[in-house]
Amino acid sequence: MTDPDASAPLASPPAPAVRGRRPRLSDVAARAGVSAGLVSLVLRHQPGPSEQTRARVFEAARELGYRADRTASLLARRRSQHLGVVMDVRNTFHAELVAEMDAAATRRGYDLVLSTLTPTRDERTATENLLDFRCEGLILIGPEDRAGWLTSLGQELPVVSVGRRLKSDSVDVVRAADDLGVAQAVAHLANLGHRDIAFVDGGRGTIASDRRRGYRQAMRGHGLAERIRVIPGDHTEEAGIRAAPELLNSHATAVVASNDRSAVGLLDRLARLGTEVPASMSVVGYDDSMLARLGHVDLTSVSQDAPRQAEEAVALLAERLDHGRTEPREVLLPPRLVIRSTTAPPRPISTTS
Amino acid sequence: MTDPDASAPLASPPAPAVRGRRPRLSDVAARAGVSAGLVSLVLRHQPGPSEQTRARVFEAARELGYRADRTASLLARRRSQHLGVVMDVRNTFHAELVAEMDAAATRRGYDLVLSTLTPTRDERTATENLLDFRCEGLILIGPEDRAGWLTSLGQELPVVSVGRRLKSDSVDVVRAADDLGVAQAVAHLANLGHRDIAFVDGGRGTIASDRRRGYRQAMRGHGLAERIRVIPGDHTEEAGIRAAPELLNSHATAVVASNDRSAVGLLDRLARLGTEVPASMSVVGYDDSMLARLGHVDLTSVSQDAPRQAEEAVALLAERLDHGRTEPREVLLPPRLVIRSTTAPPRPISTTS
DNA sequence: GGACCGATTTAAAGCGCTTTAATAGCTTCG
DNA sequence: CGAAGCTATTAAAGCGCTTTAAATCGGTCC
Repeated sequence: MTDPDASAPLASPPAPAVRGRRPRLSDVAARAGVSAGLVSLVLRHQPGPSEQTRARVFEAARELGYRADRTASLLARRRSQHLGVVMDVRNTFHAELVAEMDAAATRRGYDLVLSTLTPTRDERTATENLLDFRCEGLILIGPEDRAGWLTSLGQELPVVSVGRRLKSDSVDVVRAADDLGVAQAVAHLANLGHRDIAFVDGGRGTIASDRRRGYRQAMRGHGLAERIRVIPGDHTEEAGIRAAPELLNSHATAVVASNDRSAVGLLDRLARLGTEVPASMSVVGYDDSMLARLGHVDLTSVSQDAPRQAEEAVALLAERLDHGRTEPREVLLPPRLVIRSTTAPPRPISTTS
Repeated sequence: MTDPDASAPLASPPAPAVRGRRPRLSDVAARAGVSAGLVSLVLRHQPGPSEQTRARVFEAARELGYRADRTASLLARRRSQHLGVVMDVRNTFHAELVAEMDAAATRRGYDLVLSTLTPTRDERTATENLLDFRCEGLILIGPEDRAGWLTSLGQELPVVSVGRRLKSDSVDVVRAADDLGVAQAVAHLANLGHRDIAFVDGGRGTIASDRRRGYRQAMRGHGLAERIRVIPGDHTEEAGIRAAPELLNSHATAVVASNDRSAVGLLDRLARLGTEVPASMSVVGYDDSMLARLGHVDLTSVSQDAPRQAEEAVALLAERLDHGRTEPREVLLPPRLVIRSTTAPPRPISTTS
């Protein structure tokens, strides 16, 4: 009497509706003997429906193996609760950020939609793809945006740039204070007793120049202005390999590399040249990448604190979307030095071996 | 006369409709002076509309900065043209696969929707997320699926497992023939003149045992059955580091490691122990990962051919979706040995140095 | 006994796009 | 000259869900 509907097969309890198409909201409604609107309310845990109705609806939904069609929900709902992320899936640091962002988004009731850069899909295409999905806000990891279109995009919806400085009055930014990070590395080495601390440069580029500047300032801060020594390089292993001989020719007892890859190249060449690390040379990298963490590398490095950057990026979007903030913000995070086994006090005899 | 609609502001040509909500199909239709259906046809390059109409519609769309709402399209269209991919965004091999899949999918007119595994989102949750997006087919990279629910999922829509064997009569599989890969490595070493070729094991697990088996078979195939030597280990750097001493104690002049990480640990320890590679010991890894390709590692390794795997995975889905295949298929790809600088003929004097 | 209320429930109007059946013009043909 | 046959275009019916206004139903109150 309560369920005169005989159309549903008497399948075993948890059996999904195998026959025909996937069940719709109206199927659940029919089965529970209520209207579609009510089912919608119940399944989204909205207030209103009576306790008895809730039970009936849940039961019916379970029996049918009902699963809401997100596409339809999105279309009908005002908000999509989607945040888009543009990333390079092949970049391990991006990957780490995304994993954390996902958690942060979920915590706030948002869902992440990923769009990755590929040889055939540039930043702009990837971004537009996300817009097609009705994302309410966008996070771009290390965006290049030479053309400045990000700014105009920022006027249409909340946009956050992660990891890269950006002059724009509409885009929020989250990044690590690279100069501070290098300063920490220098301070660590200075505290160990090093005075001749060299730097393997990262070439031109926003990030590299921030780090170089950080090195210079830190050295001056420690009264080591005259011992500043910047060895040319870039952000590849090759750079570190090339830098090794020049490094050994200098008086340096310690070195900070502009990134981990360069530091690893350096370590490798030093080993081949018979220089012991950290006994004869302390080495600090930058990025705290997987590379640095590899057991046999175990490189002291500066961490960019991906979890925190991810959290802040999502928080910035949430602020705009949920609390109506409109003026742009920039979040500068302090990097953190992770001390591993490539740094130690200099040899007692300060003359190079 | 052709355009009596004055509602559109006389904005500069490429100016997007900043005022108010984003333009809809009907806005374009009104502006072009045609019906919405026609606009839909034109923008999707469907046959029917006249040349003149096409021009008018494109013009109007451009002026308004129109961008189709994908959500609505999906709902209205029968097919979503979406393929879902479950991956671990932190795994570099997965990343590589995804990048290639994206290209392959695009080529066939499909779009990829990514769902990543995170600490708070397991394989099952990630998969269901994709279903919500109306994906027509699913690709799971290295799925664990202990519970066997993949099989039942495979009965509802096309599913492909990449990289992992799977006994199921509904799920397609793409993977590399690991035993063959190891065989190639052994053959390469044997051709160089090595006879005592050891193997650093990868522990238990489907993949590791395939490789171990491949090693044993290959050695027998080369008449080296008595020289088979499997050194215990797993798929981490640590394993390689631990294996080094035992390796040196054996008569081995060459070694194949079950994966690159283990090979890299091995290389590192060998270097510290003063063993020259490849002069005194040839080393082959497996996976041809970024690690192997790093300039200073330059490890001879077996490539799993990510591009090909990606291509095949997408092709399998396309076969089912576009050509109605229903019986399951398994694609076994031949791995490819990538020779780099860690392998060479053994020392002329065959007695261990 | 009729107006009035609060708690539930329902019918119906979209969300923005696709698709199908039907219409309107024009040519061509018997 | 009317029937046929085209082609270009349109009106309208969804896609599956959300949401709003209206309807229902017991009770209450005076």
